[in-house]
Amino acid sequence: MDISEVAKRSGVPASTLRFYEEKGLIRSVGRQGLRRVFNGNILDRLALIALGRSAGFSLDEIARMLGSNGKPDIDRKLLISKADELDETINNLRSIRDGLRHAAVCSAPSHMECPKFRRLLGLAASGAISGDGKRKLQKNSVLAK
Amino acid sequence: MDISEVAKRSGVPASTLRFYEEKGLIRSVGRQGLRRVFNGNILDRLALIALGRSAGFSLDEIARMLGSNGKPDIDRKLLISKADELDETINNLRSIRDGLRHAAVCSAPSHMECPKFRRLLGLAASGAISGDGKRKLQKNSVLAK
DNA sequence: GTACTACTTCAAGTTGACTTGAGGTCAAGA
DNA sequence: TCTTGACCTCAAGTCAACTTGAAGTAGTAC
Repeated sequence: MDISEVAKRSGVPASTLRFYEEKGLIRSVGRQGLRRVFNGNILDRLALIALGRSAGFSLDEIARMLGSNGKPDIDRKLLISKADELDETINNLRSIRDGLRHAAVCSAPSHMECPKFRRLLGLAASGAISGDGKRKLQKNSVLAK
Repeated sequence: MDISEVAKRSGVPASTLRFYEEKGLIRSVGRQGLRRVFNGNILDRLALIALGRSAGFSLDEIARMLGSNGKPDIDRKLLISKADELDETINNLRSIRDGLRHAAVCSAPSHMECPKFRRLLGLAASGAISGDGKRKLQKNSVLAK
């Protein structure tokens, strides 16, 4: 497969494929002239990368997990701790979601007067104290359900 | 309150407060000499901003919602649609979490041979097709539970 | 009156994950 | 043979949300 075939089949732009190769996330099996040649494995590999990204791993983390060898050799402990992190994230998001939903229907004259909303605010404020710790996550990823 | 007082009480660095002011997210009530003076409301406002960030709103979106007036005038429809988005995100994260957890205990010789893991991969791959749509979310925000 | 400290402005730098652009190469079709 | 189009490399640009640094000022302590 050439790069555009991989791009078409995976949905990952060619520029991103080159970028991933440069980062060591993927490898081409060789060249035909200038052109990269990939084999079918690349699609699994890309799926694995997409999965990792969805789970909140950085590209560097993913590169470490997938290793330079062909097959992924994923550390099970790491998986579990990531799953635990996801649990925490999910809980955060659920309370925020509930707060939003409540705020949307709350009859208090202004959100600021609603006790539930103020409680949520208090939580958010205390959350703000913990400095860093931002993660990207994919929206609209077809993973839902 | 001066800026360092606000910083201490809110946990938001002074540089960030200046940045937020420049962006129109917050306002100081005046100056003493050069120095900004804030009143107590600022803490609510910052909590609101933190909440918005946790929910996945961008600073621009938050600025629009909070408006230039003092009190937040939040569009209830927008809240609901954000809550719906959060539901989707939560579902995504749950399936990923379950997949990770399964992969961690799965007895298949390699994850690549495990049907459940491969199914998850397939989902991730199809998710990768939807181009953009990344969001930051706060980790370790005290919001959990 | 001078030193110190905490503030000020403004511009530029940082991070992660890419994308874009300029300029070059190569195989195939007219 | 010449042109076209798809690929190539490498450097630079983009975006959001900040942070950092340099250079200046104002109020307080001695």
